[in-house]
Amino acid sequence: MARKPADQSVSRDEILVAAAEVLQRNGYEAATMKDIAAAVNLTAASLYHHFRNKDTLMLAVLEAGLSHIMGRIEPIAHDTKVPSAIRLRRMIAEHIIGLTQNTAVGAAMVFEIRTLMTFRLPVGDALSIQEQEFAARRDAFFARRDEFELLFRHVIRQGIDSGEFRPVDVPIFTKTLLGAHNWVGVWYKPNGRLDGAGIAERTADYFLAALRQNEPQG
Amino acid sequence: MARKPADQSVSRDEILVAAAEVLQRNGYEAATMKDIAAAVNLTAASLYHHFRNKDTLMLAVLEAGLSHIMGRIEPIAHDTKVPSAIRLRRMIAEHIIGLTQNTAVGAAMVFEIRTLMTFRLPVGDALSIQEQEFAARRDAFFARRDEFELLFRHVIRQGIDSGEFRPVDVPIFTKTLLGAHNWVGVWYKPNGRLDGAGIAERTADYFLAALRQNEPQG
DNA sequence: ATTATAATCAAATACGGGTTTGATTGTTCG
DNA sequence: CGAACAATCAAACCCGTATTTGATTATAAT
Repeated sequence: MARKPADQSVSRDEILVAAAEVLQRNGYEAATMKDIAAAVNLTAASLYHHFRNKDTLMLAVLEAGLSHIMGRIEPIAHDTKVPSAIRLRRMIAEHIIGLTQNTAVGAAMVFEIRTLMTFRLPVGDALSIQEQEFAARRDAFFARRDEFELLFRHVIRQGIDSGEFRPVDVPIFTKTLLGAHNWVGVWYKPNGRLDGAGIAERTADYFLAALRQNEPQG
Repeated sequence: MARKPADQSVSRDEILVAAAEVLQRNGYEAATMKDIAAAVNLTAASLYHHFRNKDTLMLAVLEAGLSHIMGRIEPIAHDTKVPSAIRLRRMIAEHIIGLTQNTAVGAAMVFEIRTLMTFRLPVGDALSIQEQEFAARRDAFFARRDEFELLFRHVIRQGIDSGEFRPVDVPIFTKTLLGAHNWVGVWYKPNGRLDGAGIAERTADYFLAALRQNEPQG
């Protein structure tokens, strides 16, 4: 039925990896299908065999990136036998190290999100089937992104309830935390003073300090 | 020599404001000169009377935004009679409130920065005069942006030196702080549960808690 | 008034890039 | 083998958009 990937043929995943890199370098609009295709030794036309269009391709990049990081953080978040402080520290480390290891996806998650957010679906006219599918996938992506945020919220909430953490405004604290993380994906450069682990360690230190109960002073 | 702005004529500043809004809605590449022009009841061609080209226009938007926020934060940072903790709290508030008051510029400062960063100046060929000017302005913008970050670094450094704050990795702490701020410009929506002041208050609370000296416990 | 220039627009230009089409080649399965 | 389909490309299509050009009008300075 289907042919097995031969020497010359390029897998969907390879395209996604290459596309993420091109997106990081250029941004969505500036990244041409030709650029992305060239990164895997294809022509632009060939990409349309794998993806319906450019939008779908970018969405697939974001989906893959989110799935990957979710897969790594979800187990940590759900390991409720571990104290919240330790879980949170591990989640922070995993997230930041993940972002620094794959800066392409890290930057895409920050910058290209807006391309999705501001997506101009034709208003007034009825949506074509393709457009409906795309809108649904986009919505699903954002839902999954909310779930990701909830992982952090829950751990913080649990820490507060258990008395490990002082009470904070959980939504705001979480957005503060994730904003700091995302920004790492923007400024991080390999060969800097610190590697991902070093940045993660310090970041976790600061946020856990912010959550620490105020011991009676004296 | 020059005519006074008449009823019909549009000022450079009005264009910048409108452009910021269009940029926020659509992003740099998706925002057309026609869109921006329409926002001030002009044609695309007329914009070229005010700005050399699209790149220059966007850079001017960012410059104006950065100048505005710098102007508000610099005096606070330099008021060294005030304790570092209070100064930092005020700077955080000013920054976040500023971002929430002008979400257009706030989002542009996050998203369009990359457009500048990844700017493809023709390599190999000699740069034209225009390109040289643009490159210089872009560099100046980033330098000014570094200065902005330094305002925060210095206050934190001073707080550590004076013993108000515990020792932290100042560059990382600052990037963490500013990342959280920038992210506010992305997720903030008017009519949410909290206004800018509420978000600012909580954010400052968390970061100052992270800087608090650990009192001997017990 | 006359001149210079600020501010504007309509129309033309130039060109890049997303997408489609149609053909070709190989592979797998029955 | 032969049918079906996966994977690819060259070439064409189409359209949008940044930018230029040339003309027009209003204002300010002399």
